[in-house]
Amino acid sequence: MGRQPCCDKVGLKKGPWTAEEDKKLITFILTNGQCCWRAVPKLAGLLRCGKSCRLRWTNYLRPDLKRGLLSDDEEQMVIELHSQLGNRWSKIASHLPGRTDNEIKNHWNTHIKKKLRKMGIDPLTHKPLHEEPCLHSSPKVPAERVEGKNTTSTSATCSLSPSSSCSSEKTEEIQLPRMEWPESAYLYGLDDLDGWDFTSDHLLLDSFGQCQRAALDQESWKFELF
DNA sequence: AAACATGTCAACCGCTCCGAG
DNA sequence: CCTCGGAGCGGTTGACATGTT
Repeated sequence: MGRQPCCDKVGLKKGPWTAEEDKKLITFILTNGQCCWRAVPKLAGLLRCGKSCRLRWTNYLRPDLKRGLLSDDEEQMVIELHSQLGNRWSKIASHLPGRTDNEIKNHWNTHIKKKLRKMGIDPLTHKPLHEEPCLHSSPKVPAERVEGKNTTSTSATCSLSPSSSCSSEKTEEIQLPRMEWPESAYLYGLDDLDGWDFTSDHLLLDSFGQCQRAALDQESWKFELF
């Protein structure tokens, strides 16, 4: 029967978002919260499809996003998580507050892959690229080791740190810091927006312990709205 | 300075997942 | 159960930026 497209594309705008569109979307979401994405463009007065709006919001406009390159720690965590989860970018992103799946995916493809290859590590398997006997070999990540099934497993991880380029230590379970997504108001429907104080640091810093000032400065126009 | 190559990343496409009926 | 439709995810594209010749 064929699925209907997420939206009828007739008359819908594509391509880069303008500042005006961003403003409309931010204003709408901050006023009404994230409801049915399909309805958002219409209600917000945007000639975009709902998917596009959701993507723009989650990947770029959300106030809690960090911008800029991933830190070494974040990169390390991405590698470890990738060795466990594979290309499950959204799962990986959920361990890195302020980072989006898209951002991590891009960073993986453009930076980390190269680094690992340079180090002779296959970014897909996290095993050495060549067959030379290597202390750093890691057991292949079983396909079924996806979320909920990765509780106990042996796993070796490769590190980008200079001292330990590749660790083959058997680990009972990779111990990652419990870093859940912050319980930001927007995740719960922005019902209480009036109470938000976007101009102060407390929201961002309290939630994540991460400094968001750079982002605020970079895109100050965005936050003038708040 | 111009032309070309390479890198980066925002955004799109199409698929799967999942909840409602 | 099954079907339908919306949301979300991952792969890919393409425009722009930056580096190299």
